[in-house]
Amino acid sequence: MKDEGRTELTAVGARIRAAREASGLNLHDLALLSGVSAPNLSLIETGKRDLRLTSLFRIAAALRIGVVDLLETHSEGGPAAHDDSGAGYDLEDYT
Amino acid sequence: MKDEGRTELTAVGARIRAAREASGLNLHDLALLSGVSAPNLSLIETGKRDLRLTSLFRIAAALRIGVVDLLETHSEGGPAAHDDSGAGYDLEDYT
DNA sequence: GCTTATTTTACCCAATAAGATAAGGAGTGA
DNA sequence: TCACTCCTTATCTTATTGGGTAAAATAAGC
Repeated sequence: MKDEGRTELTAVGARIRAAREASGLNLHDLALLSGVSAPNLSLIETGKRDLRLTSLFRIAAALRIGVVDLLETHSEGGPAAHDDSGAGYDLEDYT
Repeated sequence: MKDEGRTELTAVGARIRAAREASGLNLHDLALLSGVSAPNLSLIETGKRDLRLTSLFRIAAALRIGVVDLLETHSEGGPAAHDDSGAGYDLEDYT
């Protein structure tokens, strides 16, 4: 596993852990519910391992939450500020 | 790849394709921008291949959209109806 | 300190995602 | 038809996820 995307994985893992503990489940329980092994879950929650998208779906389903809740910080505060307004691409540098 | 999660992958792939075409990019362009190879992107967009979470992040970044936009249908219409109100678990069946 | 539960880590191994490359459609336009 | 573009698919190779198990930390309780 390369180092790119490590921060995102750490953030996602932290949210998985938070959701798991909020449900009162230990790694063994979540492993049974999700089909993802406990050692693997440990690595995922600590951001040390990448995971397949279907694994994330299974984990989210086991936690009875949406995948979205594991990927984004619920912006309880400010607005999303998600407006690119047709940024467009400059592929000149690539071709 | 097993068949479980196939529908989710197909849905995600369709959203990737929609976002890519909306940006006027072809597979070659997105491959350059995301670092994910064009054949792989083709398989992903058609829902034939699972993908790593970091790959999804790279694709979303290349498309300049949030991962969330690739995972959920933007509920333009009705309310989210996302209230479990503390469902709780019955692990009796598992232990 | 000791015991127990939980988590982390290490090892091996199977399954598979992912890159490179090439070949085969499918569509468009001259 | 030919040329061009784009997408799909196949094959091969490599890298990594992921399961199983077991052993070592870590935490919590007594």
